Amino acid sequence: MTEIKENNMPQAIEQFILYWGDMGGQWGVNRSVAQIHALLYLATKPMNAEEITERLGIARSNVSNSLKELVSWKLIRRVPISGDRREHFEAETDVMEMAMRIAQGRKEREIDPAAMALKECVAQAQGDNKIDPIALERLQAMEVFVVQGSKWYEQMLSIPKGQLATLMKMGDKVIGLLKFAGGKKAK
Amino acid sequence: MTEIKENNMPQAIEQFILYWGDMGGQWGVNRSVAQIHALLYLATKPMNAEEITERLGIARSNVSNSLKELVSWKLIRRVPISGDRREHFEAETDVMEMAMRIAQGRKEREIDPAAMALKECVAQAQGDNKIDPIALERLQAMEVFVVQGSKWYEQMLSIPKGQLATLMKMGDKVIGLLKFAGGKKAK
DNA sequence: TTGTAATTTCTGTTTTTACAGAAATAACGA
DNA sequence: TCGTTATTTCTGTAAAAACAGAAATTACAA
Repeated sequence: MTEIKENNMPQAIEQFILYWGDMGGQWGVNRSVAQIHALLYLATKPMNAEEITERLGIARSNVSNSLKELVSWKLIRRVPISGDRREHFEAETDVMEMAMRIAQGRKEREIDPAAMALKECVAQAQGDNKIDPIALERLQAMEVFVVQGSKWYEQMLSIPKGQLATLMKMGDKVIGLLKFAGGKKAK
Repeated sequence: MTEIKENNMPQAIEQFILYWGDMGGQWGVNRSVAQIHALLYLATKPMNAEEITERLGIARSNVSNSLKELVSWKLIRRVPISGDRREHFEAETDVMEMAMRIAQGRKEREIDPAAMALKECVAQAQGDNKIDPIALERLQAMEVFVVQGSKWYEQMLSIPKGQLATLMKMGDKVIGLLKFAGGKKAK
């Protein structure tokens, strides 16, 4: 973990930024991006790029690129400050909303292209009489699963935040309820 | 003993391995790991490390480490071949099972440590009277969400495969059924 | 316009990660 | 035991990603 420039921020915030930055690496984004996100998430007012640069001690250019990426994920947004021509940014602070945006981003970046590539593979495999039937079967199974998973994901993301939260709180209890509600509707 | 392995693998399989390997990078694993997984997923019989090395043209040591990682994800397993003292490997071929294993692995590697770190941050923040109440609130909101998300994830993974598949097929229709079954819940 | 502040893009450096090949270790048969 | 083969660990190198600082561009005020 890299250190952060001298400052008088509370330790907990410092920790959070460092940790979140580190965590970012595990997920798809780099440290700078994640640190800036953490900083803005806890900030009580919008910040401009210069402030972020100083606060985190990273290069201005780096901040610029990272902000662009965060905006593309819709995790932060530009907010105009009257009388100040510099661009200011603030983070989405609703965690559920945040999670959904991340999920949406990952779907687009990971799942969708996977589904497309698989489709091509299967198409090619089907026109190849040299291919082992078992391998073909597996390719198809994978494709079906990814396509279906993609649809499910999309549906989940279309559910209003509040209902999704309810659904999550219910956890595995949905199963029981579905049995009750759906009853005889097997298949 | 060095006849050149005729590499007239069907194009589709070749593609799949290359693509899957590439995709692995987006997810948490490197190319070699993902390629080996793809190869074993389509293989009709268990393979040993040497075969994999030749087939993919990567270093033996690399194969060894990658296999270890795949085993740790439980995406492949060692299978003894009688009369052959070399270790052979085969992949889990049930895609749903595979997805659940990956989900489980990611939870352990990403979500759980995040929850723990957040807990520390919040604890520290609570004992700091210098901290902005809004920032504290956000830290707490994040922690609650992550902990809850973690529980939900765990519950989902405890659901039998078949039921989970049903649940996925239902998609957002669960919402409607839940309203019917459980009545509405006023916030 | 022209000057200045803000931002982005470009280029080279540093850091990190993936990987190959060698060396070491372990497993097993004789 | 020893010799052979399979496997892992170690070490250096290559490739990729993150990043800083400079240069270029853009936006705007006067």
